[in-house]
Amino acid sequence: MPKKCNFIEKLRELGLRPTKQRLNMCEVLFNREKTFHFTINDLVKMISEKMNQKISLATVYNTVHAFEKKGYLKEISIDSHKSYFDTNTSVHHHFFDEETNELIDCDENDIDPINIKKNIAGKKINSVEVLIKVASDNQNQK
Amino acid sequence: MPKKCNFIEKLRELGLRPTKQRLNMCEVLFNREKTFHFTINDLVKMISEKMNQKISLATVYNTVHAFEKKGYLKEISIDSHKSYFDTNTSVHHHFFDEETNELIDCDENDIDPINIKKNIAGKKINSVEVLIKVASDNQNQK
DNA sequence: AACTACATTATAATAATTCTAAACTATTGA
DNA sequence: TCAATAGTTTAGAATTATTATAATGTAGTT
Repeated sequence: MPKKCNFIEKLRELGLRPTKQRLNMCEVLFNREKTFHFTINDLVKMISEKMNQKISLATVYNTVHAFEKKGYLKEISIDSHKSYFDTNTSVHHHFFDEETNELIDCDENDIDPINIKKNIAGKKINSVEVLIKVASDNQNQK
Repeated sequence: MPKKCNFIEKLRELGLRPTKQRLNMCEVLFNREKTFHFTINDLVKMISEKMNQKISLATVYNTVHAFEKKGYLKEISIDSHKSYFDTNTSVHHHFFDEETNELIDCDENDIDPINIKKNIAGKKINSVEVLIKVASDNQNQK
């Protein structure tokens, strides 16, 4: 979703009614310069603490999944216990810092295009995603 | 773990006692030609149905995690609801069929080496994994 | 054989997510 | 403007996946 846009219009385009709760979520998620990575819990906390608005956990689940289905959020799964959502829905890759649990976007220049040489008969490729796990390089400490 | 090997020895090398339950799990997991992808539930079913052996769910969780920790199994996370374990612990990539929920190994020749041009200061790369999601190519149906 | 440390088990506890159904609200159209 | 209605929110219950517990069992050692 474009920055500073009219979220009411955007939600209507998605076929979602612009309720107070959804507008609060849009404000937190899409009204920012950079890509944002978050968990459901992060989002509930931000809305209740930073925005000082009451929202039910079920609504956050519902709305995040609605946004995901409509293509405005993408899920990035790290392992069975760590799953993030990403406001950047373009094809892009990630670094994941295993120590800080931080997910970082790769930009286009960080990684050469992925060249897949094999086709699976009768199948088309829906997505190609690279996850680069990193940690402190203690060898290079001075 | 090598095929047809002495699982008793292998388990001892890992510092794990060769119990009946662990040997059954080794038999199912490692005594086969090809890489095997499975969920915890798959494994419980295979042991109880195919091997006709009783095993508790907790033991399967414990042992899978022990094998994973020792580097004999690798977790492959598809999304927050789909997590597989892989008996192929080498660095390799995967196709995932979103219709059949089947995970398929890429072999070395299926994909060109991934070239990462950006370093994150003070961090070293622990792993690089590519996940290629595929589905039926209905455009090409005749 | 007996001791000890590790394993297994059923079950309970916890955590994450989804479901339910009642109350609420945005939209529509008379 | 004001129902009617269809979609939304909510608290709490239900479900699912995973981990913890503590009693019992077993492998390895002496």
